[in-house]
Amino acid sequence: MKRRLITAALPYANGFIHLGHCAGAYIPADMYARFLRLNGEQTLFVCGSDEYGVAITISAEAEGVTPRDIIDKYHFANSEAFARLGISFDIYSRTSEPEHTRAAQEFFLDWLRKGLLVEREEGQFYDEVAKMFLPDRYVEGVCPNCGSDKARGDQCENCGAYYNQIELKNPRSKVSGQTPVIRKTKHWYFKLNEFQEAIEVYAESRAAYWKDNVMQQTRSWLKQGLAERAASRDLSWGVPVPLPDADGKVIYVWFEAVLGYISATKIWAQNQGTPEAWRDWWKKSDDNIYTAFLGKDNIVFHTIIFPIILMAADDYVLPAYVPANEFLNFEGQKFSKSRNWGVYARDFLQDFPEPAQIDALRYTIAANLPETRDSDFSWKDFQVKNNNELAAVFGNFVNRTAQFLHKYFGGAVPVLPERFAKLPEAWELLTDDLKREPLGREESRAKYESKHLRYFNPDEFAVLSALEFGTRRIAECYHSFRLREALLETMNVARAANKFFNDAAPWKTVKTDPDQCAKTLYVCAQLVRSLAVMFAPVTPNSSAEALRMLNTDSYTGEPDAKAAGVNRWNDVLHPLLAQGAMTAPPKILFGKIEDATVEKQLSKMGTATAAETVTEEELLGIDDFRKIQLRTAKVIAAERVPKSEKLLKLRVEIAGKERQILAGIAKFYTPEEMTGKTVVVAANLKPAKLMGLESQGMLLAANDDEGNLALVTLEREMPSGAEVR
RNA sequence: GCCGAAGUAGCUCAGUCGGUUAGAGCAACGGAAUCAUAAUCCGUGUGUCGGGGGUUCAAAUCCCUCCUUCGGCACCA
Repeated sequence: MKRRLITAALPYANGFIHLGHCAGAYIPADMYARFLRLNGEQTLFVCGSDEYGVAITISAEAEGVTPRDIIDKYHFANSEAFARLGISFDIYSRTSEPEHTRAAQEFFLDWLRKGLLVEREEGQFYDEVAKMFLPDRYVEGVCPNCGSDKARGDQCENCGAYYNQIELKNPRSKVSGQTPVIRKTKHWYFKLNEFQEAIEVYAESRAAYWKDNVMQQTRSWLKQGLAERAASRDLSWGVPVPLPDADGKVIYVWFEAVLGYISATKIWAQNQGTPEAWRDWWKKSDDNIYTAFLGKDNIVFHTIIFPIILMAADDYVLPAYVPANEFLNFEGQKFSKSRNWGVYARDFLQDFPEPAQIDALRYTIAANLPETRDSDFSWKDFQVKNNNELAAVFGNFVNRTAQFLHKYFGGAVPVLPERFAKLPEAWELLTDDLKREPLGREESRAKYESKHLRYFNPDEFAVLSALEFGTRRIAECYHSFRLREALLETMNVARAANKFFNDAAPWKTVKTDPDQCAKTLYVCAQLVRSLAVMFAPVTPNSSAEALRMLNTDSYTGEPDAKAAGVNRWNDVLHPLLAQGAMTAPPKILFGKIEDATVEKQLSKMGTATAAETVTEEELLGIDDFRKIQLRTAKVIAAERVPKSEKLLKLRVEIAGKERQILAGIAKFYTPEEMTGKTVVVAANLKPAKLMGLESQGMLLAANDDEGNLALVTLEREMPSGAEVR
């Protein structure tokens, strides 16, 4: 039996996950995992937090806490969010686990033994006070290129030049403020280049299965050629390099984080009481199929770097499928942390805690998966999808069937009357016949129609063939990672079920032909069960609810060893509910989402309170404030700066003296309307160069979140050069 | 301004290795029905496939050009 290993990109434990992450990797991976488990396939779905790296130490310092505090905060928050979203990991681990350290170190030593690492010494800035080597973002100094004193690390903010850290003039450590010294430091470089050809062969062998965007990014990297890459860093926060002379050195995240998939699997195996079982999943075998879900920012790590690591280690499985998604936008705009544009999972869960609401989110995201290009999440769409699709089509069919059963059949699955007693057998025969027909050719149904009309009327025949063809089509979509289409096809089966209910009109036959009515509802009850299972990968909570209403097996694809081998997906085709079985009183599966709810969420978008980011220690004393000379200035001439979108070059007069100021206001003010205006400028700033022109001051204007801008002007006329305070 | 992506029905999107009357869901409109959360089912699209030009027997699909939008960069002292 095949073993299907699934990983979803490890989220970085330096922030909360948002719906973009969910759409990129976790929801599609979860749908796929649940689908496979419903099929009875052996499936292992692995993920965890990525918890090392410079960014985390920077956050820790900024907040005055330890890195451990940071990763605990985000690991537990994200882990809980995933659980509540119903992401059915077999294990959600973390890279700070000792087992991960062991695993990563083993790999490192193995590379060393195999001669894949080269040791090399180079100079780097060292802070003698803080006693640490300085990563690029911890040093600043004078740019060797343009002389700006705001240059940092390996790049100048002013002129954009890239250079080696040690070329920086007058370097200053951002940790201690002291001047760092240059010290030799040793690192291990991984010879990625030795795998150039092997990766090319591997990638091309997968060309038929990987999406265009995945292949193209991979090829473009390979085209540039793989080079040696440092596999270690001078850092305190990471997996230590396991060598005697390697104090203060950690394995670089490129070569460490992805191993989290493997260490997580090892921990899972230990928890199962079968510590060696991880090999069943990771060792190369014809039965092992590995699929890696991720966002487009992560492609080459999973098609080049990780495969190299796996190849280097011998007999590991390589990713067979890499379904990479594009990005999810929010209300038409890109996610932005600083602008608070986007929806965090935890915020959603706080406002929409109901299981059915979580299902509605999963459904909305699944229906809009950025499979081929960036797509959009909007609250209005969330409402529309919930109200007009989930509630109106799927929910409604479940409800009308349940209501009918309770109104006319005492809440039981109808017992088939004498004349339809053979229905279950006829159902099996019909399903068998339809199975032989290729998909996509509706006319092929016709040849069986007359044969089965002895047992089924045309409406019944139609709905059962919609079920059979739909189930196959959906399975095919899942297997080829067209999840959005899978969902659409699933909803189409629910539509066919509603159509059947309408066409069969049991509310009429209940009076005119009770036998026929019983038969109709018998079919409907079976369809409710089928639909609940078919929707389970997307709406597990509501599916379980519907199955519980039918007092039947409510499994919806969670990890469960006992589930392997039981093909519930296939069972969707069979009438498994027993005649006369009692059902629970109907419950509404999906409530409506009101306009007011949508408006409330919309109004929350983008309302980052700037005040929040001003912390105590940033408060200025009055003396500091006085250092800035604000003066009124009269604009005597203005013109656009050529080739610049935003800059206006202004000639201003301050108390009789002229100077030139560049201002980024061209999108909002024309040179003509600027001329003659009295504005407020910061008059004692160091001159700066913008687009090659000198700016001797800064003009004051108000900015809003959207980037709109309004000049600060005077309420009454004042001479130029007047002090503003 | 540079780089990248994209512009297909009112909306969200599919189709784009050239080939019959360009598709789906939602919305809208008309009808049927009333078991059901006014939920369902049926029917209805003269869409310049962003504009223009070219290649071709044939272009939404290839080439050129222009326009617009969205990212990234530059820039916003």
